[in-house]
Amino acid sequence: MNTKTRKDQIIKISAKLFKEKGYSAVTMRDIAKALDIKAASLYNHITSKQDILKYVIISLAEEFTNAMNTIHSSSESNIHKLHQIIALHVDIAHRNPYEMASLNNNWMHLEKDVAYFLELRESYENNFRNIINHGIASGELTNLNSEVILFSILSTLRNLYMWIPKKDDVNPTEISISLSHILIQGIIINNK
Amino acid sequence: MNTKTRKDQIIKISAKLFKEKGYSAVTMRDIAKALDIKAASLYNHITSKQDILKYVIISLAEEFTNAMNTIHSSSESNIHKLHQIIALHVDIAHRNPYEMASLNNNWMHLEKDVAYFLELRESYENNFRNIINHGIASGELTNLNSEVILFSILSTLRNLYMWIPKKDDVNPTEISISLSHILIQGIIINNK
DNA sequence: CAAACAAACTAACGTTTGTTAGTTTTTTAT
DNA sequence: ATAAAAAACTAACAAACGTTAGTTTGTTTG
Repeated sequence: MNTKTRKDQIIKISAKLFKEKGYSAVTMRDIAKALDIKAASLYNHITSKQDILKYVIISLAEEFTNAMNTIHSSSESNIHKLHQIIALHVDIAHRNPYEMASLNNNWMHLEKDVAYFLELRESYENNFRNIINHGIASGELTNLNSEVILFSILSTLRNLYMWIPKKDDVNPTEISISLSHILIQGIIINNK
Repeated sequence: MNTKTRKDQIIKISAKLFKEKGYSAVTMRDIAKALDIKAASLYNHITSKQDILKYVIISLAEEFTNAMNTIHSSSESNIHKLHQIIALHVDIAHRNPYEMASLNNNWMHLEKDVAYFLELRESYENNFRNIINHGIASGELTNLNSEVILFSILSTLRNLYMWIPKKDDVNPTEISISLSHILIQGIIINNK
């Protein structure tokens, strides 16, 4: 089968609506109407509204955490790891702009699964912090407040989804290069 | 009177709840319970739920736009203007962390007032863009994609509210200096 | 062709929602 | 002290919510 399942369609269109209005403001009837069916019909494919949110968020969060583990445990330089993290974010945001909105703004409505989500996020952030701290210790990065550096880069990367889909001629590789310049050049000790 | 009016209390506690769960997920009964009164009593002070959101968001948005106009029309260098913008964001986020969340994430629920909000935001962004473009033209800033520079700095500044309230010993001036280093040093042409 | 399955439907449910009306209590001002 | 104003209350509303039950329609498979 080359066509998507109905369940996939529901998750995809829901993510789009969640981005526009937020999880709580989107009703099951909104989702159904976007698919030109009745709300009750949705329940042949998913078990609840929260179930949809779970499908939107969790797999993405796992992708981030797994990729970060791989990057963190590699033997590259810390600067190179930062480049890889930026490329990772650009790639995922480019492929999943709608889902990224829920990952950022609607995770608190996961209820039962919020603890697992926070575990994933904490693991991700700890690895990120670790790379920055090692970069400072090794002299690759300037000795500025590492928490501010982490926050600054992470803020930019987490907001990529708001910006990437605007230009449809967007080239992820180009963006990744520009962003790396802007985000990293500023924290590399300049030896010119 | 040195104590706040009931209306101010409602707006303040609402902003706090809006930050935690989002505008749509917060009910009038939630707001009332946080003030230890009944939901109907709220209507002695405000005219609707949307009215509360309006009070939370619009005055802040106007403060940003007005301050940006002042900065933009000054005769300082473009680099200095960027420093001022960063200090502005740190100051406002430090004083209004809860309100900033609604400004970023709940503005689409302003309904009738959303057009006015978008006008304010567009004015703000255009001035910001202008400063960056002039900075590039005058040789103060590196000739990287100005949209990516704008997006990157703005993302960090807009997310300050998520991070500033965590440390209560926070010194706005120190944060402003650290941030300026990280955000600007990277886009200043380095003449060392 | 018929049985089995998938996916839509109608109708309705019990809650929760924002809000209004009317009343009582509390505070303020004369 | 009393009148006026402010701010709380109870009770209820119509609409919208997520979800369930039972049924019908359309497709796939032996």
